[in-house]
Amino acid sequence: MAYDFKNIEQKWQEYWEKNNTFKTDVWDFSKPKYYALDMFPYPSGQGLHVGHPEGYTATDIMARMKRMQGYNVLHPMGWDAFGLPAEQYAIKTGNHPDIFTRQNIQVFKKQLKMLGLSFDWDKELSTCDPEYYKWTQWIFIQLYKDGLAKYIDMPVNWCEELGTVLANDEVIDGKSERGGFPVVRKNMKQWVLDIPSYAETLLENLDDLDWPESTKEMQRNWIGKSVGAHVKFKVAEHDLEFTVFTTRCDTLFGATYCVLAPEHALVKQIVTAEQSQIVDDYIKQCSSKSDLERTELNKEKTGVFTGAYAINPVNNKKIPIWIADYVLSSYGTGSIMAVPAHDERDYAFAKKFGLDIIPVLDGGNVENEAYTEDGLHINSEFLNGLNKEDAINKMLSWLEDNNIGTKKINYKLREWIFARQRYWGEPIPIVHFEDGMETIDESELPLVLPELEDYAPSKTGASPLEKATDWLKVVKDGKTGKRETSTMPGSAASSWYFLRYIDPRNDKEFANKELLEHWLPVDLYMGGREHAVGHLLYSRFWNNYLYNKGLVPVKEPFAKLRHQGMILGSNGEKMSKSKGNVVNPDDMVKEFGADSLRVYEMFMGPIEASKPWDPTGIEGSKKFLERVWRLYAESDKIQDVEDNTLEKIYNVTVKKVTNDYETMNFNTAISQLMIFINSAYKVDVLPKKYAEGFIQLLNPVAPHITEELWTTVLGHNSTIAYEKWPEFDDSKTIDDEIEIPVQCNGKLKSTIVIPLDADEDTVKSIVHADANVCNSLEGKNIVKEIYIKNKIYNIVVK
RNA sequence: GCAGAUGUGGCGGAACUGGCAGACGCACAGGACUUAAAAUCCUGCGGUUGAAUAAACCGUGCCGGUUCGAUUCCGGCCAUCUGCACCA
Repeated sequence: MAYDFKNIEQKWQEYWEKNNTFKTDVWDFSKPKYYALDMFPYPSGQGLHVGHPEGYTATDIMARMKRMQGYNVLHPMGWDAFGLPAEQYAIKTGNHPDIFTRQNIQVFKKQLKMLGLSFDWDKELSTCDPEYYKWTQWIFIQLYKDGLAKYIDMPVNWCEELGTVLANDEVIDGKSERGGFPVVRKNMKQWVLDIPSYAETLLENLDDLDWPESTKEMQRNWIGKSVGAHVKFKVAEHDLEFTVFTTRCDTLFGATYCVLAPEHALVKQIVTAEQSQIVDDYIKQCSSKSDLERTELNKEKTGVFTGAYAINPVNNKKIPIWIADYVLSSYGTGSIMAVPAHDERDYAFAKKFGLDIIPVLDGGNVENEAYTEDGLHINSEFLNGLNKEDAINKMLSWLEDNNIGTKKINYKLREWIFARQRYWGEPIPIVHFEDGMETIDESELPLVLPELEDYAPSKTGASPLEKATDWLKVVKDGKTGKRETSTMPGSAASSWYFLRYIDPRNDKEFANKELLEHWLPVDLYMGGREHAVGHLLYSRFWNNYLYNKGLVPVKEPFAKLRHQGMILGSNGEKMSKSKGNVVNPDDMVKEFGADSLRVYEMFMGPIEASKPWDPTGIEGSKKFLERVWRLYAESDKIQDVEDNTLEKIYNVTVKKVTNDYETMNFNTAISQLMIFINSAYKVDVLPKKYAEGFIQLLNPVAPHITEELWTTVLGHNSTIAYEKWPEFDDSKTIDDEIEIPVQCNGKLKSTIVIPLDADEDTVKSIVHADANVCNSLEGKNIVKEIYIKNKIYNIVVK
């Protein structure tokens, strides 16, 4: 009876579905809980790629092992279903994005089921379902009422081709993340969420999370905290002043000019008549530059003199005020004091325009370059001779005493632009009346997305929803209002879906509080690195907000996070259609079976590493499963007898595989499973208790073949999924005698067999009786002998 | 430029807390089985010298250090990948 993976896999997938094997009773608090979560996919028209099964198999292994270890496991899956591609497809074909999305979901779901993933499909959710986005809108209303959702006039990333604004993390090198279209800056009335007010919390909480260090570091950089000071500068011959942000207020004596961002409000008031034309031209030139051009041109600094002067508050010197686009209006105060002696950017600018350079730190030579290292202060009156830290403190108190400045913390993290001028997203539950705006009443939720004939965005920035005339108009208390026509960004729904899985059909609240108490936080969250700062920061923000409101029991939603590495083409390059190196998981399942695909993807290497696809590798994994099959189904080695031949290797295998699964080292776990099978092939008898234990260990990786062998060959009458996880006896994992290496001067000369935990004298006598050792010692003087218990014996000779 | 990560056979990778480098798999080679091939089972497989299953030397990106002993720790380089990028 050969290994017929097609029938076996189909049979067990039907069994699991029919018997609700993986359905989780979330109200069963009698067992400890384990919440294993995958980042839900965007159901694109392309279907799954081979990267999906990698992460999904990893969480599935954890979920399956934890079930056998007696945990109540929540392992859900759903759909991140709103988004641009569905809408663009709709525009192109004239189909409704909803229909397109539903079709894609069916394809995805079928593909996932073919992989044998143990999801509880009763918990399935789709973010474009009104029953779901009702609560996305509800959370938005809370954010609005708490002043965290705001409608403000601000410069935004405008993408004309897509007809919408984009968040900062959706813009890559001045182009849109989706489509690669140019993005320009433009002032618009915008919905934003005040994520900067959570900057400090989001930063502090990072320390305690079991997340990859690189991801935490990326979030820290994105939040971009910097501690410095605000310093006020008076404008000479005007009754005006402006504030700069600096991290080095101690270098104030070296400030020889100031720079305002071209957009700075003060520019028009201080510019002199003779500089007026040139300043106007420069501002115009800057505003027409796209982000891309600004990035490309960032090496050569540009700027113009306003004709006005500021007063340096420490020495009352007049210093010129320039405008330049190397100063960003969006960061700090949009104006700086320039210390060219000790800042490379200011130095380059000062050299180009012939501005003064005054060193205030000892060391370096400002004739050649800016000196950015530390040094004792010079040319700085009351700071002279001080180091950096002391000088900053002294200057800060001086500034505060004289009411000129104050300590200030700045963050790079900016407001989360929370509206898209697009159709396929959650309508924002706001109505604009002549005398102001209001949220809709919570009883009216969900505010359902209206049907439209034409979804196309407009180049002017008007949302497609402007065309839904009946839907737009709202009459309340005799007032006529108009609905907000922007929709929410894709990252809205994904910022809280992990909460909804816990209680997905609740129509009274977004999730039952008692259930949230029990199930949070997520114990393992698996997903791609590309979400390191977008989704993973936004969802932390929402969760922290809900926590502060007492609606969620934990500050941080994801206790442990891991990223699956990228699977590259067999040539080591990124998979892409144009390179013709794309591997389709469906084809792999058809040809080799889901179990082989799972085993191979877990065996390729560490889960977090990116690694190339080896077409012969999956064949090897299939051969391994066939080898297991032959041993169990086609040999008579399995016998219900006592036999200790495999005792040690079995106990070692249970120990190593259990530990490796726990630490997610799946590649080495599988290699140990292979070692066990190789050993079993070499003996005459495989005792049934070991045969059963091995099948359980293999089950999380290869669920179908193991279910089949468990029932047919091993004679059980129901699923293996909840059988108690095998145990090992640690004392059986080591022999009474062990082999250790003997070295001379660190070079291996021999190996000897010694009794476990033997004392040094015993070992020494064994070493000196060894022929190889004696040969090596011939004619040499022993300087020293070192024995590390049960590890190694080293002889130092001359 | 800044930050993080990585660098080990022909290839993917392994090595606990400083203790036999190369587990396991792929590829390759040889043998058994077969009329034959495939499949399967068994064996070998870092490099150089060597008839060798003797023996010696070299070997974890490069240079140096600490140590009886370094893939592992320290210092300095190089290369690749990822993210951020005029953030004052």
